[in-house]
Amino acid sequence: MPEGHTIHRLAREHKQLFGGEPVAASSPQGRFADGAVLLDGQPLTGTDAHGKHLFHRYGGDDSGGGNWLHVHLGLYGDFRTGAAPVPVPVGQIRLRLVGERHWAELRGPTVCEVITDAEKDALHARLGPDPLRDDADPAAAWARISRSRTAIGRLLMDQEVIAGVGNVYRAEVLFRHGIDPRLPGRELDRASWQSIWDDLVALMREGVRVGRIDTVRPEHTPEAMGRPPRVDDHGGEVYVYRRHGQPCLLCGDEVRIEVVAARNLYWCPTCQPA
DNA sequence: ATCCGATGTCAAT
DNA sequence: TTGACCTCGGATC
Repeated sequence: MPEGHTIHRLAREHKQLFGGEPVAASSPQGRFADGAVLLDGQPLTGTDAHGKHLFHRYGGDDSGGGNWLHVHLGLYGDFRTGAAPVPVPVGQIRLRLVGERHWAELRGPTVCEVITDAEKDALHARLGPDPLRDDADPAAAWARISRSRTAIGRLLMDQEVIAGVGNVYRAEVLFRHGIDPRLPGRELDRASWQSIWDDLVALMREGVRVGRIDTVRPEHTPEAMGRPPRVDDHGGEVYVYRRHGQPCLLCGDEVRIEVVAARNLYWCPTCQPA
């Protein structure tokens, strides 16, 4: 279940499992049959990630060329990998990759397509800075945020402003900095923005490392506070995400929920005052 | 067996 | 702002 850390983790894993090898590509489901033909038998020569977009390069070399596989998992997409032998296909498998020792299966992506270098460049140009990329320029995000009347809780979800942040990181980073999600971007001060960005870099790197989203500071963990550990689908410890109606871990006030741009937003009105 | 929700995005209104 | 889309798994009947 994908925010940016998941995608970067996949890019790293896929390079490790298939890099340099010829890969058999197929579409058991059939919806990516034409694309799979273009990739089938080509060596995986590189992987990349920007925000929630994943790329594999087949053929070509460091100077370019070849084809790029572009995948966006969307809300339900799922990439699974395993060691040989390849399992019998179950369910709707858009793309199956089989290397010498490993396989990967892609289900339910919003995007699965083959694109050129130029099309990939255009995609990068459209996306905002990604806290997980070395080439990220947080000033580009600040330029947008500092001029916008839009609420910061919305801006953080806008992939053209900042790439890779999803609903969990949005809610959690705002909580960690005590910022009301409804605060207009232009009313956020520069120091707060810098600390949010630095925090996202650290949180998301940790997310790539451990494969889940943990945002609770050591002094606030269930162990440290004598509470039972929290179990949730995303597998990590969080302050407010999906904790609406429950007491805030820090102040005890009730965590709020509100639908913003068709997504559930969670925050503590006391820790994140207007 | 059926319903519902989910860490996302886009087109249409 | 709303609905559509993609698919799976957990909750509910």
